[in-house]
Amino acid sequence: MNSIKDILRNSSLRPTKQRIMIGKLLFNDTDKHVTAESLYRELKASEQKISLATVYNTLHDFCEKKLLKKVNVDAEKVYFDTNTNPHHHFYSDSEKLLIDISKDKIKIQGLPKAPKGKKIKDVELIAHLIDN
Amino acid sequence: MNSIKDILRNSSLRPTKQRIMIGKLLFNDTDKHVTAESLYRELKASEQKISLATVYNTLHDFCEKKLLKKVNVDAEKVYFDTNTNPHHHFYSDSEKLLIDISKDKIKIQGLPKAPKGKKIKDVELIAHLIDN
DNA sequence: TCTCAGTTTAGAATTATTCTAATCTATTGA
DNA sequence: TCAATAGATTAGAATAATTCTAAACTGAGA
Repeated sequence: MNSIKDILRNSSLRPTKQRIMIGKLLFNDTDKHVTAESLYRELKASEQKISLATVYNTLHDFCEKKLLKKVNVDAEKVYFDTNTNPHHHFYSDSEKLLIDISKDKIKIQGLPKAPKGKKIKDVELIAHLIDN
Repeated sequence: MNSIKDILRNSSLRPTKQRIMIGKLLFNDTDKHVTAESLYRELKASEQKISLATVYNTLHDFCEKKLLKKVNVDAEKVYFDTNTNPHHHFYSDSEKLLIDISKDKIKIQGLPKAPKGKKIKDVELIAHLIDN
């Protein structure tokens, strides 16, 4: 009845020690935004032994299996979002903080047709915030 | 009558050799999208001596002075866009290519109010393309 | 249970970016 | 005009982010 193991198996990822550690941190909570570095710190804080490279590998594996969604806000950092539904984001640069905006709230009109031979896979909208 | 020098001086940037080299590549053409690396290669190809660090510094200086616009499409690369008008982008992942979409074409409705104490500085929309 | 062909991990390597000491330059005042 | 100086600029060195790859592990089949 370990649901993290089930999640992994359903995505044909072997339920290894490392993936379970990471899965617990990500999927027992809802709508979390992490970076490889932040997750690595969280793991180290709870005395779990894992390498940063494995954290990167695992996050990318999870993305490939659609368990996570990659968000590029800022060059310095890639975020991984446990909310994989299509949605958009606010981003506070000063706090380095992402906030989800549910997609059905937002209507985008007038998007041109994709160039010949291409189609639109996905529209990503980021509203950058400043303090006022 | 060197307009690059004028551009620089108008932005209170000293018209140094390095900035003029870069300015020529960027502003004599229209609507160019470059990365630090691509620009550095272009400079080296034309036998110009400059360091990659200077290219980075200069691109960031130009951004601060609103001569360029930073676009974060992909974690691996930051693009700099000579079109500084508010606008959006198509991005072809396979070709690593940015295409401008003029802002007045697009209407975004339903954007929630910014959280307390913040306001929206800027909305960035990237439509990711795939081959079909 | 044992083998072996993937799969996974994590140290090492690489790549992207930033830092900072040395250099350069514009301005001021003699 | 020229020297001094404060601040701006450059680029080598350092750091940070990410990927690569060889070794370790694991699970399916015999």
